[in-house]
Amino acid sequence: MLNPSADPNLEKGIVTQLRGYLAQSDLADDGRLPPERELSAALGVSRTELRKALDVLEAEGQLWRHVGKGTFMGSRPLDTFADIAALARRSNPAEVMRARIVMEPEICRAAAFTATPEDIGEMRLCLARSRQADTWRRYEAWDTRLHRTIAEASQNTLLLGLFDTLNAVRRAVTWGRLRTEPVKPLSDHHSFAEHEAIVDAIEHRDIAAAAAGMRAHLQTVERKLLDRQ
Amino acid sequence: MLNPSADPNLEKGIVTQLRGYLAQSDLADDGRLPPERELSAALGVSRTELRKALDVLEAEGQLWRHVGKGTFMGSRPLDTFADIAALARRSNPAEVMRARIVMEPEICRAAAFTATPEDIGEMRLCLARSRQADTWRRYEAWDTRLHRTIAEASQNTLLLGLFDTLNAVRRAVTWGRLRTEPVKPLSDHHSFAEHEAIVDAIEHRDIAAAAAGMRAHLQTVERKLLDRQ
DNA sequence: AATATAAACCAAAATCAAATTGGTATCCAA
DNA sequence: TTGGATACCAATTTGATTTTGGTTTATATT
Repeated sequence: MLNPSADPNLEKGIVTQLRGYLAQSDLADDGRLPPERELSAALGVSRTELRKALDVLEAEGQLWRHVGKGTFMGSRPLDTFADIAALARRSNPAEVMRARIVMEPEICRAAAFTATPEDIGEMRLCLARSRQADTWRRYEAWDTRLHRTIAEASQNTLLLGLFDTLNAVRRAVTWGRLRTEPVKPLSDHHSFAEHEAIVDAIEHRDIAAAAAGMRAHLQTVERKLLDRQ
Repeated sequence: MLNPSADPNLEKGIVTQLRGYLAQSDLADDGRLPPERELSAALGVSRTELRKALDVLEAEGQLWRHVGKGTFMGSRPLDTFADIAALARRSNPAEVMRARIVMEPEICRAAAFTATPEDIGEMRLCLARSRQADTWRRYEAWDTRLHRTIAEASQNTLLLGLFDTLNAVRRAVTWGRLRTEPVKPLSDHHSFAEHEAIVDAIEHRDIAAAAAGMRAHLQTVERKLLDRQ
């Protein structure tokens, strides 16, 4: 065995060797490279030395590692969770309403395409229950469920996820507002007719009317919100 | 055994029996009740009959069920899909494009209202840089930044948060796709003209054109995506 | 004929043990 | 002192197994 200590740049040599390997080997789609134990054997170096070289490349930001997962080329993916509390802290009811008016009519438009008879049946159930509700709390529960059923009916899990996020923020932002409302349920609440028009439009596959109905409904809600303050 | 058929309301009787059981038995914190097989044995009825009773209570919205999970009292929880990784796992590129087409044109419409001259300046910078990009990777970075600048210009932190969530899912879902594309940057890429039309519309406060431009742009992207596969 | 029951099967989801993997400590040799 | 081999750790993935609501089928029962 040649004397390795004769080369003061041995470590740098391994880094270079590793760079070469990474350049020519075609990695998996996710940019994952072989586990350290395999890679060290393949490169003919000890795992300790390989790790030193990996440390260099990681410091350069060319790869990232995680226990149990592996070592990957590229930059570490974003912290994967939208912090609802943080969002709610920076937002406010006006933004929530604007966001709803942006998203929900379009989601409703999609739902008019894709809703199944079962979806529509559940919407009708929500309509009926919300009419029977004897407290604001129950009414709001059925109202929320109706809107979510429409989002579900879009059959787009991503849109549904975004809708849920928006909803979670809405609840966090609105929490503790306007508890002083009259405890009375309602009889001719504007939402009843509006909700029904929306579900009717979805049932008749009237795409434009579904979107327009939801937009009109949310704009009414927004106006009422502003009026009462 | 007494003659059960003497009671024409047997089914209703089981519902009542079930209500009684649920009222007195203290369920777990999560409101979960025993599996159907156990519960039917405990109540001394067949699983079929128990399920009929459960159907009634579910239709009333008093409980919800899910295969593999169980049956729970109360209303179905919103699966707060804030987890981007989970979202990406259930979604796919088609959904991502549909979600973008739902959200971004409306965000763009809002931005045309609220964008500041600084915002527009940054958009123009992104346009120029994306034209200069000499790799796909760099181009995509500037493209992404342009779209995000538009979202920022909406001056709605909640919409921006939702946009970021959508974007994170997009990257997670799209990761590792089409690495095999020609390494060439681009010369007359369709996006250049489309991007410029959008920024022009925003600058001229042409709300409708801004939304329409973004929608047309994303529809082109979607079509190209489908073409190449 | 109509209905209830039991059993079997299915797919979604949870559960649990085993294997992987990056990170770290220890011991030994040069 | 340095590097290499080994063992061990905790986070994570993987895969088989179990559990669960949903569905079908065959068999009584009335």
